Amino acid sequence: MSSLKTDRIYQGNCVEVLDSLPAASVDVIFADPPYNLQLGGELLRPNNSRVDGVDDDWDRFQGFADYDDFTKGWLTACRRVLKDTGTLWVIGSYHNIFRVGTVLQDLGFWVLNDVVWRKTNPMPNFRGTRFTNAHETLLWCSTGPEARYTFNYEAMKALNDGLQMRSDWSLPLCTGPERLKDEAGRKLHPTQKPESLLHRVILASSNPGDVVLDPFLGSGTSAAVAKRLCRRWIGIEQDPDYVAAARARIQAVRSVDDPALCATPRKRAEPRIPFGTVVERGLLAPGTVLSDASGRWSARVRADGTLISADHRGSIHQVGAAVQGAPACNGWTFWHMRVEGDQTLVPIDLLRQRLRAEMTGGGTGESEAAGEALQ
Amino acid sequence: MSSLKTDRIYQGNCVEVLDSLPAASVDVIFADPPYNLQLGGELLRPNNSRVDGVDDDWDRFQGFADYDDFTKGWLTACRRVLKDTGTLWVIGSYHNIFRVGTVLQDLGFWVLNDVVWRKTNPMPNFRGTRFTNAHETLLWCSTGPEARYTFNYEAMKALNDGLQMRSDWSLPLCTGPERLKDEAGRKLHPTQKPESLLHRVILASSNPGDVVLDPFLGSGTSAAVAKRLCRRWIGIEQDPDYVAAARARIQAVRSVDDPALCATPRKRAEPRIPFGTVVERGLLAPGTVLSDASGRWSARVRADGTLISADHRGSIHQVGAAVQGAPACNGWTFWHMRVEGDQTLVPIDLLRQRLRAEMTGGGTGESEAAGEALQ
DNA sequence: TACTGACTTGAATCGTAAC
DNA sequence: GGTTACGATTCAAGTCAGT
Repeated sequence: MSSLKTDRIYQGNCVEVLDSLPAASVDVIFADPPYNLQLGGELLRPNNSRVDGVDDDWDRFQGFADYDDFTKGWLTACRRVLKDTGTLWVIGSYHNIFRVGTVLQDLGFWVLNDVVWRKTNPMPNFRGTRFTNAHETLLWCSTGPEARYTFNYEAMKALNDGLQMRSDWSLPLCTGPERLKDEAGRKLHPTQKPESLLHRVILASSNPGDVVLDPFLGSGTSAAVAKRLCRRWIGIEQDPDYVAAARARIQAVRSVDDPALCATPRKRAEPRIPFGTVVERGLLAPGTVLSDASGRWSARVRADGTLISADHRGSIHQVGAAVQGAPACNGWTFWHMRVEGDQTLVPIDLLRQRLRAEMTGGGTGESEAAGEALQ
Repeated sequence: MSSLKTDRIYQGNCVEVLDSLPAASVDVIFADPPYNLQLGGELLRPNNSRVDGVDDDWDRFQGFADYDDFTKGWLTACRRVLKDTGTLWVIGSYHNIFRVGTVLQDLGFWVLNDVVWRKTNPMPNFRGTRFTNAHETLLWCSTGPEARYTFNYEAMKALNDGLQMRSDWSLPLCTGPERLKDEAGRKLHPTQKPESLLHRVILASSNPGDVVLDPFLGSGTSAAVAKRLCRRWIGIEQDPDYVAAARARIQAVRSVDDPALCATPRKRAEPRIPFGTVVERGLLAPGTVLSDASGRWSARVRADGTLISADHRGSIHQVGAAVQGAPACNGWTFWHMRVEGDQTLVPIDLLRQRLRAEMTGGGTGESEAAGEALQ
């Protein structure tokens, strides 16, 4: 059996590359396969601008049977390289996710959760013909009903401010500076996923040093996040342009300097923001040093949204209380960060306020949000 | 062909009952089928206990294959009784929804949306082994890619405080007084759905007087809500105890006294008014100059109800599109006229509203007043 | 510098009555 | 049944120019 080479992109057909890798050598597979969209003609917005739909060659299939064969092929190859203790994630929409789920189950994979990525800023339905398609679905599977697997329950609970992480995740689309652009300033890849999504996926189901494989690497989001979180990674991608862009992107990523920070603790009226969300959304990098206003105590940020100080570990509130020897502490106002190019310390509550502003800015499109706005 | 009898529960096997009903007679089907592997004896072979199976792979395959057959059976029967313009809803979880979705698509149903029911109060995952399973999935399908169907867009938008209704719905579980109890105070049915969920389903996809059928009626939620919303209804249920409980429950429901309160009028359904009628009726004199809201473009009204601008001639829509160089244009809202004794520009749509108010007799008073103000 | 407003964009299965 | 023409339809974020 050959040894596995990690931290590299293989250019080529994913089944062929997978078949060339040693069996049972990968801990987590994250797959974002073509969705088999079946778009009609062009679609115009009410302002007559054209919607840039996905019409790439890689998303053309003859029909469901063709797509099922394709799915069976790459899932079978994935199963071989996956350790018995490994897990598999697949993301998709209603166009393909039922096909994928059925094939998965037929191949013996065991669904642990279906997770809903609830988009905070989806594209509307311009013609008023259906419900706004505002989510995508991730399937998370083990290799069988009896298989052991990695689930960092405490990390997920901490990331959700002490409440169990649910099967629905509200996260924004990948836009702004995070979105890779080509020389002409157009989006490089039509379906680039947000890093916050992969942050949660990888943190939940792997440990530092584990191997994360992506058979449809695309713009390289999964590998970039895996590298930052001190996991080993393997990407497979057919398109040379995507490979080149992903290589450059991943190259620029710095791993969190201490892997321990990447492994694995409420207010009422206002929407509660877990501190983990601040980290996940990239407003504060794991490893960042926080201190209190006087600079007497300090602690470092971990990827799951907990803090670690010289003697204590836990939520921003727990560590804040512990270092002071106090019974309780509001970590949001106790802990401060240093502003770039400035010596002043500002409370991390500013970051929470920024996220709250986003949430309440225009409503989330659900009546629940409307209810909150009334309070 | 026999005529359809509505507003009643049929006790029996759902496929047999469905096969006894006339074809193409139902507008909406809502189905809450068994969630796989916990089915009655007729679906699992007696010697194939899932837990103690001799061969896991074989057992699992048999389990899914049987479930797929079961699904194919009732969905085929549903397709026959459903009108071509009808739609089908199925609710499920990750245990069965991929099987259902695949069978649906293979039978030619066309998925319009997958809707996520996000539970505001889900049961936690007590063992901390997975994400809290906090949602269920509904599939909404038409009978084919070209089929027309009912979607009350405006009603859904109104229900969501003026924003398009999204594909994720946050609603609480059925608890409290709404939950049916037996004599001993235990819950009568293990999976009773909340009425709020059915309210949204039925309001979205049917009109007063339409026939709503539920092949797995259970505690009768769908029929109860259908009756309240002035729809006709049909329920099919095998278990005599559930039938009795559902009959009593539905009997106690009072329909909304005015069916008009259970429908939101569609803009598309309003009577079409040719622009020529506006001229013909003297609401706008030939030769009148119209302009867009900004005053950038202008055109003159001809006696035949067409417009003529410097370079273009045709309908209000055609000239509006042509002057802008746009692919399409709604002339009613694009073109404006000057109000006498005032410098403000108002859209000519006001004139159409005035004619429509005349046609419907009383009108709302609002549009009539608006029309009078123009004189 | 901060704010405003116009413009752009995102995995999209996106119309239908009348002739 | 095919063709024509009406005329209905968008939310959250990010970017950028102008004040």
